[in-house]
Parts: sequence; C-alpha cells; structure tokens
Amino acid sequence: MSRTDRVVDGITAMILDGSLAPGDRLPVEKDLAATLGVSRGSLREGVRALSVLGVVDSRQGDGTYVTSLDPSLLVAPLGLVVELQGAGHALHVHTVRRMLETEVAGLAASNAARAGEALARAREALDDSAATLAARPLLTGGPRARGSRAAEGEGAAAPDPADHEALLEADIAFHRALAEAAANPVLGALVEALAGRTARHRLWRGITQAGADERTQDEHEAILDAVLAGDPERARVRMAAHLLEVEDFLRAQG
Amino acid sequence: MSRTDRVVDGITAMILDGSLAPGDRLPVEKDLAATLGVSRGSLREGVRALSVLGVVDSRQGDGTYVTSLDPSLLVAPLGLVVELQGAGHALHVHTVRRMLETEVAGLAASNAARAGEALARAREALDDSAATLAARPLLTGGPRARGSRAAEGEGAAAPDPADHEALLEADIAFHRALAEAAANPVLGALVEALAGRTARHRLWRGITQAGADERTQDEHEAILDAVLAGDPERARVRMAAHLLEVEDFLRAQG
DNA sequence: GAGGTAGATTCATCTGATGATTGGCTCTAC
DNA sequence: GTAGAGCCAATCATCAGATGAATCTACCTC
Repeated sequence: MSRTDRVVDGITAMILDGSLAPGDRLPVEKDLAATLGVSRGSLREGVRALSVLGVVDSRQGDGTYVTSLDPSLLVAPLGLVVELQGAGHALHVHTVRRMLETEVAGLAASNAARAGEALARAREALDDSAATLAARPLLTGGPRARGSRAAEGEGAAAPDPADHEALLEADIAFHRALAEAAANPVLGALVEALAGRTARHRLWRGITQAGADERTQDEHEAILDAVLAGDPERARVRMAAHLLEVEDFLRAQG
Repeated sequence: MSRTDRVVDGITAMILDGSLAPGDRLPVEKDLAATLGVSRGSLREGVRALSVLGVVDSRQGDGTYVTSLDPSLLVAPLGLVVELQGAGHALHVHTVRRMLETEVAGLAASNAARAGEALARAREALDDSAATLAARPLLTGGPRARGSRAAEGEGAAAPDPADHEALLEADIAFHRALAEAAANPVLGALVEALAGRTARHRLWRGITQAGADERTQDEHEAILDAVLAGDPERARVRMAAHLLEVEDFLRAQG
C-alpha cells in the first residue's frame, strides 16, 4: 500500500468513525502528515485525491475542511469519467440514464403535489425552448408530421448555433427540474453525471433528423403534462419513449 | 485554477482528443511536468488524483499508463464515496439500487439464452447459500471445524459470524452474476458501487427478523427461476419486491 | 541459447524553502 | 464604544533537489 493510499484510507476512516464530521477542519498538513507517518508531499497527494472526489476542500490561507458530503458533490467526479468513456460505451451509459430518468419521471409525478416549485421551473424551461423554436425560421410551415423522417435530405439551412445552445440549456434545465421534483438527491446526482453537457452535446450533434427539436419539445410537454397530473404511469412511459428515441440513434450509429 | 487542476485537465484532454489512448504510456514525470508548465510535485498530485479515479495507473520503475477506461474501473471510486454517505442518504441510495437491480433482473431474463455462463454462477451462488442455511442448525456437532470455534455459552440461536459472512458473500455473488447476465457493464458497475460490501453489511446487520435469511433465499430462487425462464416481467417484479423489503427496514429504522 | 548480472530508467518518498492567501489581532480615529 | 485600516501569524500552494525502490534493458558468461 502506497503512502498516499494510507492518507486516503486514514482520512476516510476518520470520517467513518465520526472523528471528522462534515464541515470539520482537518489538522494542519504538518501535523496530519506526522500523525499518518508520511511526508507532507505524500499527504498532499492523498488530500488532493480526496479533494477531486469531493470529500474534502482545501482553502489557501485557511485550512482543509470536510465537505458537506452531499450526493451531488460526491457523484460529480463520475461525470468526468463518464465523458472519458467516449463512444465505446455511449449506448450502455444512455441505457442506464433512460432507466433512471424513467424513475425520475414516475417519482416526480407521485410527488407533484409537493414539488410545485421544481415543476414550475420545468414549465419555465419548456416555455423557453418553445420561444426559441417559435423564433426560429421554420423549414416547413406545416405541422410536424411523423413521416418527415423520410425527407431527411431536404435542404435545411444550417441551424443557428445559439439556438442550438439555448435548446440544449433548456433541455438540461427541464430534466434537472424533474429530478429535483423526484426528491431523491442520489438519483438526481447520478442522472446529472450520466447526462453531462458533453454527452448531451454529442447526442444532439448526432441527431440531425428534420423536426427533431420540435418533436423533443412535444415529448417534453407530454411528459410534464403527465407529471403535473400526478400520473406516474403515463410519466414513466412517456419519458422512457422519449429517451428510447435518442437511444435508437445511438444504436443506429454504431 | 490550481496547478493540479491544470494537470488533470491536461491529461484528460489528451485522452479526449486521442493523443493518449487506453494502454498508452504517459511521458515521464519530468517531461510531462515541463509540458504542462508545473513542478514535478504538482504533476504528481494531479496524476495521483487521476490514479484514484481509475484513469491512469503508475508503476514504479516502469511508467504511468492510461488504464483500459472500462466502466468497472472508472465507477469503482463511486463505491468509496457511497460508503461515506453514511446513514443520511442510505434510503436514497438503496432506492436507486432497487431501480437499477430491477432493470438488471429484466435484462438478465431477456438475455437468458445468451448468458448461460453467468446464470450458472448465479445458480452456484444460491446453492452455496442453501448449503450454508441447511448446515446451520447442525453447526455444533458438524464436521465443519472451520469457523465453529465460537460454541462457548451458546444456548439460543446466536448467528454464527462465519455463516453470516458466507451468506453475504453468496448474496454478492448472486447479484453480480445477474448483473453480468444483463450485459451492460455500466449498469453492473453502478449497481456494484451502490451495493458495496460495507453498505450490505450495514443492511444485514440491521435485519434481525427471524427467518430473514431463509426468506431471502426463497426470493433469490424465485428471481432466478424467472430469469432462467426468460420471463423479464416476473424477474423484474420479484427483484423489486425483494429489494423493497430491505428498503422497508431502512425506512422503519429512520 | 539460457540464465544471470550490472546499469539505466522511472516512479516513490522525503526534506527544505519560498510565495500567496486568509483570518484575526491591534491600533487608531471618531 | 465602535468601525475601519493596517499589520502579523497561520496555512495552503508551489517549487527545487536529493535519495531510495522497483523495473526494464542490454550485455556478459557459460
């Protein structure tokens, strides 16, 4: 076992046995290094590793403190490594995301009565994306027909990157608001990690089907309708269907 | 941004843009430190952090290499922080675990035809726990001298720690085999992280209901039956019911 | 050709020193 | 008495150099 491992294990052990609680300050580097029997350099490597994991937080001139240990903090580094997965396991990652988001939708619907604030944010997110879509020059004036996927070759002008960014932002806000309504911070943190910005960017870049953005908007609206109606079954099914579509694109691409 | 962050970002960027692939060797510390414009100490802090995250692996006398970046490696540190959650979010953690294990059971059933090997291991795990349970009443005079030294002062059904450990081991093996049969490594790694040894220990210690072990065995058997029969619906429902029972204990305790 | 040995390479760790930032104390002015 | 400015000590951040330990490589011996 390396010195650094000794440091990591030592500090986590102190947290587990209660001698260090969230918010507590760690001993100064010199003392802690002496306690653990390592040099200051090795101590810093271990502390830094725990810092990356979100367990402790070092502040220059002040000290090193145990974080709140909230799920959102501790799960965050998972987002980093999920991005490193690259295309190899993109389908597997998204499958798990779909499973969890489906449950998010169900829980959000069950909690609808107690989650008015979060659901109001979801409503706002959909209003924002609807406004973006309305302001955008449409390719076809007609209604968004399901059969439009046959017309993939139509001469669509390059979509405005700013619009694309706004839609992505609203999408993130929508799903995040639902996760909050589900009232399970571990679930929310995991979904956040699995559906990070980079991953979503990759997804949306890959989906070039005409009318895809409008279709997403419709599906979001349907999901929110079910959630607000307190109908978990419909919310689950609609969320699952929504994310399965994305998954189909991943599967088709390879 | 700290020097260490520069190191972490720099190395992850090299992996993302393809200049470093899984299995590749990083430049020697001195060179890499010069490239990133940091001292060797800061470089080591960053590399060590990535090492804890399972992204790189340093070998003394050899070099530092990018790992395979497999989900099981990268998700592993999540298990550490899940243990740090302690009792505060135990219920939330287990709820997510139940959601994922339910899907594991469903996928395993769907894949039953192609997962004979993994399901054979699940069968073995249940046979092991069945044998432990069958031998338990006869512990005192039995030929199993391995762990049966704690016979002093026994009068009632004081559970043998060795048996408890064996049952826990079989439980882990059973769920792990099902996860493998589900054929989604990301899903399997997450379940593994959420249901770590320590968490399971806590659970099993809390469940003191008479006959709980036998009941668990029966439920496991029912789950495996459904999986082997290729019946995802039954497998899902039975797994969900199984883990909901555990969850009820958590909810009752606080 | 097989096996072992010596050297070079690389990471692991320690020691010491300096800079940057923060928090708290003191002193002063009103 | 209180509010503000300025000084000082504590603490983390970073660097530099040196030594030890493990591994790999090349060469040498038989």
